[in-house]
Formats: sequence, structure tokens, C-alpha cells
Amino acid sequence: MPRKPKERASRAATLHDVAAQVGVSAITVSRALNTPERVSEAVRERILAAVDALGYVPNRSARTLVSSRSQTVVVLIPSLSNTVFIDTLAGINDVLDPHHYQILIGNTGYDDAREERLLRTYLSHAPDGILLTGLRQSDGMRTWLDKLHIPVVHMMGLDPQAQRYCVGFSQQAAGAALTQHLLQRGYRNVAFFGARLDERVMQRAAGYRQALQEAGIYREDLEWLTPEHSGIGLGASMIAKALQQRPEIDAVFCCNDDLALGVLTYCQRNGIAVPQRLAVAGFNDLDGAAWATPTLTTIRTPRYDIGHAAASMLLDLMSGNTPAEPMQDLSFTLQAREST
Amino acid sequence: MPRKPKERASRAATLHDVAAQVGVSAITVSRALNTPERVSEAVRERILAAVDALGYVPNRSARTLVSSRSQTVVVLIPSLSNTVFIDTLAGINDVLDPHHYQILIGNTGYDDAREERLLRTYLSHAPDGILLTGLRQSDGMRTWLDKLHIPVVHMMGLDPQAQRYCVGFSQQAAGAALTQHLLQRGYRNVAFFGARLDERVMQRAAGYRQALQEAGIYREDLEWLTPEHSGIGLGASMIAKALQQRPEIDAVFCCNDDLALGVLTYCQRNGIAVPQRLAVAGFNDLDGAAWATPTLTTIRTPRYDIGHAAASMLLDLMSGNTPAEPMQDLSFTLQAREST
DNA sequence: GATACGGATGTTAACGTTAACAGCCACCCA
DNA sequence: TGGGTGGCTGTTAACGTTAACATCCGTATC
Repeated sequence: MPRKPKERASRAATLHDVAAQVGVSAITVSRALNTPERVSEAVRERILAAVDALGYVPNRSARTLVSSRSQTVVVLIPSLSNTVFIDTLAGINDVLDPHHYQILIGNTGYDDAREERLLRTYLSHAPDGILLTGLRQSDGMRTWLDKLHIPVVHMMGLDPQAQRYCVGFSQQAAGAALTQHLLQRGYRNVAFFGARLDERVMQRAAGYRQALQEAGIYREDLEWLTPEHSGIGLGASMIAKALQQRPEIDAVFCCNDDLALGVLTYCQRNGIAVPQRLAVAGFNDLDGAAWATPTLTTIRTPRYDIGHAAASMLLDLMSGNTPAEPMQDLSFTLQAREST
Repeated sequence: MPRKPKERASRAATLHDVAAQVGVSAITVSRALNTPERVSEAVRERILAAVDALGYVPNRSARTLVSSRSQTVVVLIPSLSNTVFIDTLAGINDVLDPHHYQILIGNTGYDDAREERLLRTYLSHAPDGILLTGLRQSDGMRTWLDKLHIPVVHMMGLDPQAQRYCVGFSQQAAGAALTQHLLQRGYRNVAFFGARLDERVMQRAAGYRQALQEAGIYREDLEWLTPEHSGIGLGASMIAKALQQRPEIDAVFCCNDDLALGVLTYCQRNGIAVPQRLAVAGFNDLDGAAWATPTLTTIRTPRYDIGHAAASMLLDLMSGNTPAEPMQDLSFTLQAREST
């Protein structure tokens, strides 16, 4: 014998409840809500009234199950406390919300293993599409995703082999451009401060090295890299240590604005003249950069646009189209300010 | 005649696929994954191998549908770009993740109508519990939620009538405490800068008024309130305007740290001595407050703990318990620093 | 050696919705 | 007046999973 009917004190109203109240069949209620033009106006109005009265909310699980379309997109980002990714999310949301896609945000914490675990969990929602940050995902994950035939677009970076859909800009080119700017300004002992050391930071570092090597003045001992989480305090302590170990440095390229603001704070408190004694540059152009004293030279990154374009591309893929351009380079802008 | 079987080129593996490969029934596979101790070791191992080989991912919709438990919690917050709520989310996540609850984040954008719309959408996921920011939700929404019997916990504020589950602190008491601090320091013409004007900002303003009225020196014309979005730039422009209109002000209570940092920046650039000519105080104690020049006096808010405690309370409610204390006041701390 | 017990596995139905097709009926046109 | 047309509504089954029993079989018990 099958299980007993539930004896819940109360349960959420279903299509059948609404249908019973109005005196029609469930499918008619479904149509009244999803394809109103296929239901006569009189019936539709009575249905909508009943829906309101009963507080009916459609059950997404049932719909997903039967229609095999979840209207859901999974977005994995490394951090929620980094404005960069929040801005990206805003771009994504602005594209997907009008199309009634639900966004499931996964926070990987810059941890590859956790990213894989998260993705696996989120796949159980049967998403219609996936947005990933970076291109570092393991081969295992790749073949696994391929098996499921769910469209995937990568954000922030570019695929050197152009084999995956991606929207971003060359972190390395940006790193090189900022370094060249410092060289043009006459600085010769340019340090690099890197924290967290994720994919993007290492690419910026590569750009820094490339620029200095081309100028023939690259020195390995002017790089300070730490896996610690970035922050203003960390920037301050890094510059303190760096100036002690290598007093000859006359410029610092910080892998992000937080570190750079910490460096500026330290300089201000210790009477180090910026940009005369020390030039300081950051990366991302966060809100604080233009308001620091002195104002901070940095790279403006098109993060909102990346989210927007990536979501648009995903939308395209989800409707079965093949985007004309599988790789979109949205570039970056050098914001030269007082600190250099 | 019913619909034709689908002719998908490929589909995600199901329990039946795994079962067929191993030569057992679907329910055994289900048990091997959910209650492994109820399946013999030999069979379990073969099942896990097949799961791996086929890349099987359980279908959450089907599970939710049949078990009427979605293992999902909806969290509505006003903004993703405000560190306060991100910290709260971290606390929530740290509690719910170990219990394998999925978190659905909804961003209301400080908009009550949007909040109601979002909630309705998210209810279609049949969440097991809901976390809301603030207590401002409309009566309509309340009765509606009551009807569904889904546990709800409110965060950040306290319910004066103690009729709802909530975890937070008294924004008004915090506002009063900070204002009293300024009075103790000898300031007499204390201005209030408010932006965005959400529930919490208005409560802080109420605390500010209360403290000044008690001291008998409240002046309505020292309040600058704007619905604009908060930010460093806004703080700078507000202080410029305020000093022009009411040069006698000798202290500013900013409704959040962003505005206060803007005020500090303006003072620094215009040679206004802080705290001699003008005292500046913020609210929240964000990362930047301790690194500003001068360091910023502010209220440290227990936002991580609020998320943590609210999620714990919700967990309790979701397992059918009644929390001993339906209202948790986590209080706040005054961080007196150089700027006052 | 019959009986009870319990661990392992299976069978059936149900969750709430929508796809696919099947009526039904009013209306129009020849 | 008969046949076709089109708008509206209904019937049935299916999506993938789990709850609730049912069954089987080996082992312990007296």
C-alpha cells in the first residue's frame, strides 16, 4: 500500500485548490497565469481573484521538473566583500532579471576546491546556464560541465586558446600598462605588492614583470607576494617592511586599491612624500581611489560591463544561439592621478 | 494520448540510470546517497562508482517536490555593496552551510515594493525559512507570510512590540549614545547627516534628536537628510553645503562611515582641523574607519553576530522548536577615536 | 525444526506542474 | 444544412525523487 495522505494542519495552496474554488481545471489556472491570452477574460479574472484570495504561489520545483527548464542561472564569484564582483553581479542582474531568470550566487572564497564543491551542489538546481569567474577551473570540472550541456561563460579573464566563452580583459596587459606608466614618469625601482595571489593578481604580476624586463630593469627582489587576504592594514604593513628591506624603491604597484590605500595611509602618517619620494598605484578604481589623499592612480576595470556582457552572451547561448564572438575583450583604462 | 517521450540528444543522468547500471532499484541508489548505513557496503561501493562514472547529480526539484522540504533559506538584504550586509551574510552562511541549507540571496535595493515582489518570487522556491532585514515589512506581507507557516526571523532591528522573531540592536540607542559622546566632548552644535533614509538611518536620527532634546539644545536646522545613495563623494558635498549654510556647527554625526570619510576628506583638503574645529563621527566601523586620517570615531555594530544568531534562531524554528528568547539584543560598542 | 527477528532491497504511489493532444461549441460560409 | 474553423477548456501522463509499506532471506532462539 502506498503512503498515507499527509495530514498537514495546512499547506500552501496549489493550482488544484485555485481550480476547485473557481470551478475549472488546474490546467486552465496554469494557463491563466502563464499564457493569459489563451484563457477567456471572464474566467481569467475569476482565477486571478482566487489566486489572490488563497495566496497561491506557484511551485517552482514542480515546474522545473516537468518542463526541464529551471529559469535559473548559477554565478560563482570568489568573494562578496570585494566590490569588483558586486559590480559584476549588478551587471548580470540587470540583464537576467528582465528575462525572469533567478540568480543563484555562490561564493567560492578564492578556493578552487570549494568552487568545485559549490558547483556540484548548485548543479542540483538544474541551472539553465552558468557564469564562472576566471578560467582556472580544473579539467575534471570542464569535462564534467561538458557532459551536462549547460552553457558556461567565463568572466574577468580571457582564454588564450579561445576555446571557451569568455568576457573580460587582459589582466596582464593592464599590469604592463600601469608599470609602463610608472616608468614613463621616471621611476626606476618599481616594487610590486601582491596579496591573495589569485589568478588575476598573478596575471597582473606577469604584466609588471614583462614591462620591467622589456625595460631591462626587472628585479625579483622588489616583489612582495603574500597569500593573505587583502586589506588596508595589509598594505600599510607591506610598505613598512618593503621600505625597511629595500629603501631604494621609489614606486609601488599594488595589485588592488585596498593595498594602495594602506600604502598611502602609511606614507601620510610617516611623512613620506607621495609621489615625490614614492609613487603609488592601485588597481580597479574603487570608490575610495578618487577620494584618497593624494588621489590614487589606478586601472579602471569594466566590471559592470563584464557582468552585463557575460550575462547577455549566456542569454544568447541559453536560447540556443551561437554568439558571433566567443571571446569579448572589454579592455581597461589607465586613471593617472596625483599619486604618481 | 499523452505527450511523446522526449528526444533529447542527451540528458542528465538520473537515479534510474545509475540503478540500471548497477543492477539495483532506484530507491537503493537513493538510500546509498542519503542514508548510506541502510545499504550494504558492497552495493554502496558499486553505486558510488557508477554515480561518479555517470556524473550523476541529484535533482533538487524532484526531491523538494516529494519531500516538501527544500533545504533552502531565503535572505533578503537591502544592498550587496554595503559591507554591513555582506558581513551579516557571512554569519548566516557560517551557520547554515554546515546544515546543508542553500541560501537564496535577494537584493531589495532599499525598496519596499521591490522587497515584496522579490519575496513573492522567492516563495516559489518553497523555502524552509526566511531572513528579512528590518521590521518595516507591510502588514499585507505579514499576513501573507503567516498564512504559509514559514519561519521568519528579522535582522538588524528590534520589534518594539516583541511580536516577531528578531536579532539586532537598538539603532536609536546607538544614535543617542554617539550623540551623547559628542556632547560629553563639549560639542554643542551637532549636525546630523543622513543619506538613503532607510529604517535604520531614521532610527539613528531619532536617537540623535532624543539626546539633543534631553540636553535642551536640539535644532531642526542642523539636520541634513537626503534620499540619495550614500558614498564618500556625497559626504564631501554635504559638509561643504552644511558649513556654508550653518558655519556654527562644530560636530557632525554621519549616519554611516562612508559619509564620514567623505567629510574627513573634505576637511583635510580644505584645512579644517579635525577634531578641533569640527568633530566627525560615523556609524558601523568599517575597515576604513580605523585607517582614516584622523582615525574615525564610530559605532561598532555586531553585524556578523547578528547574521549568526539570526540563522541559529531560524534553524531552531525550522526544526519545530520555539526559541527561548524571541528577541535578541546584541548591542553595539562606541569606538572613540581621534576624529572626536 | 518451527518461529521470530531484522537487515537489505524492492514496489507503488504521490508530490505540483505542464506538454500534448482531445474534445466541445459557437460561428461562418457555401 | 453540412462541414469546417478556431477559441476555449479538459484529460492524461510524465518529470525524478522519496515515503510507506512489502518482501525476501539468513540467522538466532527455544
